[in-house]
Amino acid sequence: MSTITSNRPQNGSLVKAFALLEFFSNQKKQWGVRELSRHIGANESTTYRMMATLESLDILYKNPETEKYALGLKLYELGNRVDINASFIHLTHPELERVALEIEETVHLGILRNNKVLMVDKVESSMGLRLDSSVGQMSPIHCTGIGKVLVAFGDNMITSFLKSYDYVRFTEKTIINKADFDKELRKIKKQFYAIDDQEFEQGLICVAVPVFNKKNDLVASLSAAGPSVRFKKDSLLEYVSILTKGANAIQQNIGNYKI
Amino acid sequence: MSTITSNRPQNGSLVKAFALLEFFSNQKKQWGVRELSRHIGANESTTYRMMATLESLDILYKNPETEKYALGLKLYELGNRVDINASFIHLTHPELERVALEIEETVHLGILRNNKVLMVDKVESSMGLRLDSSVGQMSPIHCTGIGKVLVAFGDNMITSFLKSYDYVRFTEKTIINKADFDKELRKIKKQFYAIDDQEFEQGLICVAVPVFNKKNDLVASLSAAGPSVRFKKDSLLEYVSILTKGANAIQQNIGNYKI
DNA sequence: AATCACTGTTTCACATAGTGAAACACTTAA
DNA sequence: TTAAGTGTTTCACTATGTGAAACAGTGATT
Repeated sequence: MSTITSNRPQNGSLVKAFALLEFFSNQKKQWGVRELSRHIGANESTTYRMMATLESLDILYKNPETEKYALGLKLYELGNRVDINASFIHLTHPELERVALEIEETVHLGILRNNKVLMVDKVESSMGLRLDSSVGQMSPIHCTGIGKVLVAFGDNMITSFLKSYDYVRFTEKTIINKADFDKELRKIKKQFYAIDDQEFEQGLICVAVPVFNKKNDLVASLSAAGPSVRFKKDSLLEYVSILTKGANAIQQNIGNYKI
Repeated sequence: MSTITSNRPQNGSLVKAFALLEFFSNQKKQWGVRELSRHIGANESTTYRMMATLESLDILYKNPETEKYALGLKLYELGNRVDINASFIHLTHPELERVALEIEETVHLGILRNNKVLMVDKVESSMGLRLDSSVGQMSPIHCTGIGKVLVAFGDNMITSFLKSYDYVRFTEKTIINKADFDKELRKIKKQFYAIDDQEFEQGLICVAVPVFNKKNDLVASLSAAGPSVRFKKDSLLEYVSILTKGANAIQQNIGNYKI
């Protein structure tokens, strides 16, 4: 019933197959052939043939006991080989440029990966005194603006991942225990931005806001960072509003992607 | 040229499309339509239509500058929603059962996830004095048999992930610096198994061996763990040979999966 | 035992949907 | 200008996927 507004050639079977896979991805339960064909409003024998094919490719997994289907390992394998930066950055980069132009500080986009913050994109400040951080770098969670935002607005599970020995002291200001960190997270959730005031590196301040997709899943965090000599209390809130504007623009560009 | 030996109904376009995606996943470079169609020996206009469809679904990503294709974000999204345990464990579990029966200790299967060891399956020892660990639990890398095996036989990159503050001391025997750990890894690579002799928990010994897939990618580590009072020097080597036999059997079952 | 309400699977006549050689419209380099 | 490379579109053809219906099981309920 849904119409794709596009003049490009379309391979119908492929569209159907991926619609089926996406249906599976939005469901935690395992489905049988008939049951599923009714739910997605497709012919049962077509659905059966599609699923049989996908199963033989290990894209779908057929539970040997229940004979019901779930997403298969091959899909996991393929998904793991996607170079996220290749496809994600071009959706976000222009907005980073815009924000950097307005704030005149180095702007970062970071995500959570391997229990660390992974910087996926940045735009350097044009000013002389620059922060040298590079894309692909892993940073700790508990003492960076991006890290704190990602934990504050992410799944609750993530907090429990942080063990006591993860709270490494980097500077005098680093938060080094769960109680203080939880308090900080509550504050961040209220004010909708996080500040790292020299908690990771002396003389380095950073403001970060959450970036959501259109489904309101947290996907990344956008931050501006610079030397403490330039960051003043009153400009901070201005930065937050610019970053938030940028995060909203990114939200429009990335659609429903969940990184 | 490859023939699928199966009597189940097959949807040809689907098979072709996933062959194309798999081709992409084995290549780091980005491909153009014609270039690619030649490489996979398919008709160019068919390939074009397929890629156009996959791109509109965001399964493929078209680099706006070069107009070449790579795997897209939607595939990443789908891959992330696969419940690995559902499809992986049933391939490995029977072998764990077999090994546990022979060794009479708790047997674990673990993978690397979020810079920690994630236990994906276990079979409990039938003996009275048991080790209570559960599937889904995250354990540190540097002081567990499974962790050490996974790092020793995995990508070199992984070693560099471990920062100085990751070497947390758990017992007197825990290895707490990179130099000693690197030495340990070299030893493990030579002997093809790792021992954790009370490095994580006092009184707990564990032997682990690598599990490879048919392509010889490291996919997991198989271990037997028990109280130090039961683990003796001469039985250790016997355990190693039983575990290795088990790992080989798993290798046959899991085919080319790369977890 | 017999009916019912479900499954997954197979069949087969039919026409739709995917195919591929060739032409087209570009860009870049010689 | 020519040549060699792109990506894209066209269109006649038939192979390919379709779907209603039948088949073959299973497990409850009567």
